[in-house]
Amino acid sequence: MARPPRFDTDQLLDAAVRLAAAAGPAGVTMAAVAKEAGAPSGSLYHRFAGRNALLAEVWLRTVERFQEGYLRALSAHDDMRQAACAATRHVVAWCRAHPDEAAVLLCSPGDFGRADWSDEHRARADRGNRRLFAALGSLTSALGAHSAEDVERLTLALIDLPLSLVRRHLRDGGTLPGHAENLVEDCAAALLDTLPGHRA
Amino acid sequence: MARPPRFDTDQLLDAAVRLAAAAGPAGVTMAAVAKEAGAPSGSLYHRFAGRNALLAEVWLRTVERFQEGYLRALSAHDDMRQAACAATRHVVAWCRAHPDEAAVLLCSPGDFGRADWSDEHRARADRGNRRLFAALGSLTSALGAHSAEDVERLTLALIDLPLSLVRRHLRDGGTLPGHAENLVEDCAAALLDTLPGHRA
DNA sequence: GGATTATTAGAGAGATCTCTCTAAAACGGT
DNA sequence: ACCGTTTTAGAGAGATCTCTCTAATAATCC
Repeated sequence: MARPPRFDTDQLLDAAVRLAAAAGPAGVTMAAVAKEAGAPSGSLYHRFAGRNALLAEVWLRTVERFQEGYLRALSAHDDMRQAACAATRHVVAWCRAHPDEAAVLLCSPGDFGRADWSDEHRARADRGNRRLFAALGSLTSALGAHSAEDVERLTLALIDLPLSLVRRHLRDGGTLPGHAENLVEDCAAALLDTLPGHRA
Repeated sequence: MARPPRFDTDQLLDAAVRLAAAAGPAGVTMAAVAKEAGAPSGSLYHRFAGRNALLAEVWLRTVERFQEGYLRALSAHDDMRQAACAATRHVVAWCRAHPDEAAVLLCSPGDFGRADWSDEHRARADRGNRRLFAALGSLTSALGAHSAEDVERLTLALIDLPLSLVRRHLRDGGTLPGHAENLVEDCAAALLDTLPGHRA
């Protein structure tokens, strides 16, 4: 029917992710992505409505890939305590396996121009967040806690804490030490014990 | 002896911090800072060697202001456990009091172009970090822990964890809830108990 | 093989940014 | 009143970036 693409969407997004990891979101210019992918700028604008759309896709593809595995890890165990530990380990393991995408994940949507996104992109981001917080909310209940502050504690333990560790190590181009998974699991477990319905 | 300045260094840095908080480090262009401060670009280049130097000063002034209060809080108590709690509370309280500077603090030096800084600026950053880690290291010893992983746990509890909470709330323009200090103190205390020489 | 269609290819307009450079202005000291 | 110094003031060169637009290209379908 038509000429086959030489540069598909994922290929271009991969180039953008590499640039974001190397130079931050600001380094993701259309010119730089085209050069990194070896594609002409026309191909970029053929796939993406503009730089805002490209940045949104970079962010959303990364977050969705991360969340997919995260939610799977979270629901892989019947015991809630085990599920929580698996989730924290997943954060570290995923970042270790995908360092460039991890660098994106450590940013905020604002860094990728969220204010200038289309409604569709914003809705996609909201949908992912809702799915994640729904899972965390039900886990909170399963652990016997119910208040909004309890959800906050769980978010801190199962997402923010592991991401903090990753941030400290990947920043300035380092790599994650082998004990990172054990460390975050241990710390997360300690934080879970601060929830009202905890069992020592 | 000479014409008095209409725009001093702090005034220009304040404008840059406002821009960084509103649009991220990428929004801190020389043109934008000049406009925000109401100064001509010549005045900016009179004070700073270039954009890299300005970004370095924005980052360093912010981090040094933060660390000053942090170290004071850390050494204000004889009981190490109390000192640790005061430090975590300080992180949240300082960010609440200085939301624009907090937005800077939540970035990394890399976001402010660390790779392009002068040796002096890099040395200043290293000095601050050394001072902070020296304090954390001695606190680790005082708590009866000694390994590098123990320092890592303490860093996680006393710096990364409170900053994570701040990041989650200040991101997308929110404000810090009143219970934030209590929450981080409580969580940090739980993490301190995971150190080898802990007392329940 | 010719028509159709998605894609590549890149030139170029217009905007913005960094940084330099020159001239004027405002003060203190003598 | 004049001089030396610091600072303001902003014009402008050169680079870079976003985005548009046109033409060429390579596949499929009939």
